Amino acid sequence: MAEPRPVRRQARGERRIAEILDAALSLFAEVGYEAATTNAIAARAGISPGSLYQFFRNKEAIAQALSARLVEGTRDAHAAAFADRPVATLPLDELVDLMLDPLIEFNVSNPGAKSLFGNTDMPAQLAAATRPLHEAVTRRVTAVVTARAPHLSAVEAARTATVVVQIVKAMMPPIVAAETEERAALVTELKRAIRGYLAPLEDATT
Amino acid sequence: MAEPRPVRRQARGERRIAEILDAALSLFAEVGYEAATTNAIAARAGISPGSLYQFFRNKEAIAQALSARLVEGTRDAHAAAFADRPVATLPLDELVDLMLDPLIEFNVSNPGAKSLFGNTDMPAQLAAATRPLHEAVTRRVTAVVTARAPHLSAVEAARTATVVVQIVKAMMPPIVAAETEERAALVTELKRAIRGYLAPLEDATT
DNA sequence: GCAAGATACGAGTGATCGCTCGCATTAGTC
DNA sequence: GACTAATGCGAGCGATCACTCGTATCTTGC
Repeated sequence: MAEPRPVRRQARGERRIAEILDAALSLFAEVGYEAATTNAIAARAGISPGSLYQFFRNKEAIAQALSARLVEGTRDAHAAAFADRPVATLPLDELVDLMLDPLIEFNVSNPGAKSLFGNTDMPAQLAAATRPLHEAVTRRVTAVVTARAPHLSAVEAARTATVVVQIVKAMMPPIVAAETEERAALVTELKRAIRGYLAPLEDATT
Repeated sequence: MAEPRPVRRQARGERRIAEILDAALSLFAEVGYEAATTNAIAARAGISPGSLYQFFRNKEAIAQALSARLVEGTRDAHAAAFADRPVATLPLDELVDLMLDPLIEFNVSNPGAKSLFGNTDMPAQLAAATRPLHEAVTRRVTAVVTARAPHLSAVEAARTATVVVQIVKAMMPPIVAAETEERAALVTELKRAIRGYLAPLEDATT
């Protein structure tokens, strides 16, 4: 179980790694994880199979690194949205904008992301890699719900957050796939749906 | 391209086919389409690999037959719900119950169904097999939306239906996975979300 | 009861794919 | 410029898997 001796990456190597991940992401998005052969990934990255394995122990490591890259992007986009905002007192529609806009933007500019998350054709261990992200997002939403609807029990707040997250996740593929005009309309509808779901909870401060 | 000569199935054969489909569904649900080997499917069905190919031309044919079986079930469940009901005038909450309850029941009693639909690890041709179902459901929902909110344009009604279908689809996995008590709570939340989304459209009969 | 065909078997075949290995080339360090 | 390590190559190995084939056993129709 000896660690496989660290490697001092050169700038060239870092570039290669990025190229491999780009190639892998686009291939995964096109044909899925299983059908994407490592030789095809290497070919798309413009290198030989041997070179690919210079940088990744195996196929799963590629997916893991890719997953990490996307998780990081999503987390950053989401975290930035919440930084130093009075989430408890903001008008609901502004809050919804704040939560969704960065997420939507990230997914639109990374069209392959959705094809990695939520697909069951990858090793279980890998699917697990995205769970921390999912949990972190849900936790954050739970906190917001709790702050705005304090009369909810912890279980109820968590459930509410789950519903919100699921709805957002579900609308992402059509939003990403749509042309800009229809996309805007779908985003509007998504926000309306979220507001329609959350508004009654906040009014119920009897 | 000669048709591969029809076979006069015996009762035994029909039983075997059903057993194979059961085995395939559970395996697909556990490990995904690609990872489910045909030998493993045969083993789980209690037959030899050779026998499996007595009934199915190839692996994809198994998935296709399975898909057909599930599509039929879903369609029936959905169609039955709408039979001879005044969908245009029914109170919204009753309508939502009418639309969702049969679908939820079917998915709960066929836990593998969701793992087949909406997974991209199967041949494109196969994923296409579930599209007619998806379209049929969306069309039906569009019709209901149009009937209840006539002020919407065709495009708007279709968009609304898309959102409703996506939300329902998204909530199905958590609902299926949950224990009975939490499941009931999630169903309640789902219905609340749908009502919250649809209600404003109906009020807007200015 | 007998032929025809449906069902059953399971070792084996050909193709695919993840990954390796031996070796060549390039970049970094002194 | 010389030494070391990183990067690069691509033919091919070993394992896996969808599927076949020769053969044996049941079921059905007459």
